[in-house]
Amino acid sequence: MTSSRGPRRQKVTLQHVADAAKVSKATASLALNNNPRISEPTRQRVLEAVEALGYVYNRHAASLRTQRSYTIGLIIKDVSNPFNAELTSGAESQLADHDYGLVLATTDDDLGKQSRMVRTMLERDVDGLILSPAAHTTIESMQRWLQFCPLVLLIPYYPELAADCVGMDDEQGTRRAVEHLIERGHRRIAFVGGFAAQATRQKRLESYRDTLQRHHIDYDPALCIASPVTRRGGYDAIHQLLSMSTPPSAAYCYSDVNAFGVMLGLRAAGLEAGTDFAVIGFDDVPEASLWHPSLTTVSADPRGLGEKAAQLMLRRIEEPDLPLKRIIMPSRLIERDTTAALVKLPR
Amino acid sequence: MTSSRGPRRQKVTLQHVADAAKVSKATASLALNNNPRISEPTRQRVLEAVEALGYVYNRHAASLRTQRSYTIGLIIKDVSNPFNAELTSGAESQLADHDYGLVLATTDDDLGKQSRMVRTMLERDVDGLILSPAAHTTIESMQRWLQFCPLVLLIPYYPELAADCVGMDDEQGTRRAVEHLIERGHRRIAFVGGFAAQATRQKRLESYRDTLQRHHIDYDPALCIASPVTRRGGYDAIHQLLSMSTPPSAAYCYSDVNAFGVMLGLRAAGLEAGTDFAVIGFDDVPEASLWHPSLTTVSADPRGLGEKAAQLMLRRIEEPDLPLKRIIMPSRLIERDTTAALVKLPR
DNA sequence: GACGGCTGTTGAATCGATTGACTCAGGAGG
DNA sequence: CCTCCTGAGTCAATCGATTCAACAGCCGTC
Repeated sequence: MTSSRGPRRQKVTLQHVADAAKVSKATASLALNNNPRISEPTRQRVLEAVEALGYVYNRHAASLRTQRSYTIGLIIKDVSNPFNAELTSGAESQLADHDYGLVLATTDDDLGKQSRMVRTMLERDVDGLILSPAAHTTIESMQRWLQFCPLVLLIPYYPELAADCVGMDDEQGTRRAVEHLIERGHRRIAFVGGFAAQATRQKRLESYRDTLQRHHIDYDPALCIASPVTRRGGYDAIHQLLSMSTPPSAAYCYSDVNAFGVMLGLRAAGLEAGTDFAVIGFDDVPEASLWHPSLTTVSADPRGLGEKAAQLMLRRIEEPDLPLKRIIMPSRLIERDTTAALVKLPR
Repeated sequence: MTSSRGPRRQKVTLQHVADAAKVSKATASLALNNNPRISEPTRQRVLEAVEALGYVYNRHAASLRTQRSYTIGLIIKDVSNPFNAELTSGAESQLADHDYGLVLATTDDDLGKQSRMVRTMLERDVDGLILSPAAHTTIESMQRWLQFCPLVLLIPYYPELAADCVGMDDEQGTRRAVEHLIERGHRRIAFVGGFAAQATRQKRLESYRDTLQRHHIDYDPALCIASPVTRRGGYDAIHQLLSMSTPPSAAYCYSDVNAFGVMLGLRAAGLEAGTDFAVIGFDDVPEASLWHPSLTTVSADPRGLGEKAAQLMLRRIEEPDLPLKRIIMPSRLIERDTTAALVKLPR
């Protein structure tokens, strides 16, 4: 046994099937597509021939002719992030249910890689592209892609672009989170994680400011720390915050992983989340409920998001001229232990 | 703005490029493929035409002719499991680096869905298939698939099959884990999680028995609990184990998620992992280091596994007649808090 | 000036399925 | 008897790129 190559059988084509069934290639094709012009006995003969010869349909050949590949491209920043893994899973299962294939590509949030990946998708003639745009992606480039195939965006903040989209309700989720902290007595509330270029973060930051304002609390830019969306980012941020002359008593984090970093940083500083300092995350990844103490967070249903995105895409392909749809998925606050205590008033 | 469909531009083909560059279609094709027979000035004219017209290469058309799709299929059970997400990420980045596309499909560990997914992959004429076979997958079916394209298996336990494969060193990882427990004084060591049909589990169970034997400890089947690979599975298993007349003092778990379940179950029973009972997992998912207490586990480098699988596939495509390669990735024990204490001798 | 050897380019067949136009046999209607 | 229709199939063009064989110049040689 020296090679993994089996006895590579030479390809069986529709012509062979047709010959075996003693019909023309055209008839064989029509029979396989359940065209009513083909009589039942003939169709059966064709199906038997398919079975007997082990015929495998060639979708490339068909795509060439029909201009439909039954393939959707999904471009995200990174699959290994659990949020995106769930999203991918949701999209994949939805597409598979409708006999569509999924081509996956990741960008590492890099514009250059993103445009290369979009290109290979277009070369593969995908019927649609579900995209979580990298930071700094321009409207113009997306406009260009839109000329080639429909686009579903995983961010709801491009009103200028004529594309369907689906995303979280960042505004409402943030408001709930911040109000929850305010109700518990907090006045100095930090905003931790993410980078300014991220549209989602901008939305949340805006909502954070609005909510503070509505409750007559001054916005302090020094409490807003940008950082990578990693545990390390949260860890470093809380370190910086705790060394301020008047440090915050609570942190609202851009993502659960940032929140985990904050919790680790608190512990390193001899503080415990929930009793000494309040922490709220965003996403509700599975670990959020399992940490000790468990993390209060805004739930984001990533799987549902992936499913919705796929559904939007299928709908668009089916009916290209339907009006645009921008779906905002509701978010809700999951109250757990990291916001259990009321604030200790310093007096 | 009523539709997401842009002004769908009509397709630019190689013929248009050729016309614009005032050469034949053949020349244009050769120029784009950097064929040395085409002179530099001509190549430049072609490239300019490509740029000017916004030409997009059509890989389907090319595949039809060349019988190479530059696409690899990846079939796993479930992307949302962090182990598989990491694996997928590794494979994807490796393939992207070599200009291959990745088609992803999941089986939910269901044989029927698996064969449907393999079929759509073959219809898409993938150049190779990376497969993590569902439970009960027969050698015969894989043999059949092997006639259509090369296969790389994500399980190293099919010596009968002429396919490359890559997997963890379950044998060594298990031995290290069990010996670690024995060194800490444990004599009754449970084996928790997974189902008998899983080849990987069989391997680990076998190694577990061998290791016990080598240390003159009797194997007790009552200590081996099969369960789903979920937290719930671990939770139920530990409950069952603790109710035995002579319960174990340690558990070696099939997977980290099972281990987390065990830890939750211990807590529910008023015990704490690490001090009252030792726990070891397998995989070293990110959460393992973050739980409290942190989980001792066997590290499995899923991303490396995905990368290796992709590399094996690319190698095979490049050189179909190379000898088979079966790679066993080394595993190592990550000692953390859940095995911190020495066993309390009951006397 | 006929011939051979290069270089660079092109014509045309090809990959495998789809599909609009067409054929053909048999029957209904006038 | 002729026309028209219908149902069941078939012909042949087509999708967009690849590639082999052929070919047109052009130069140098004998």
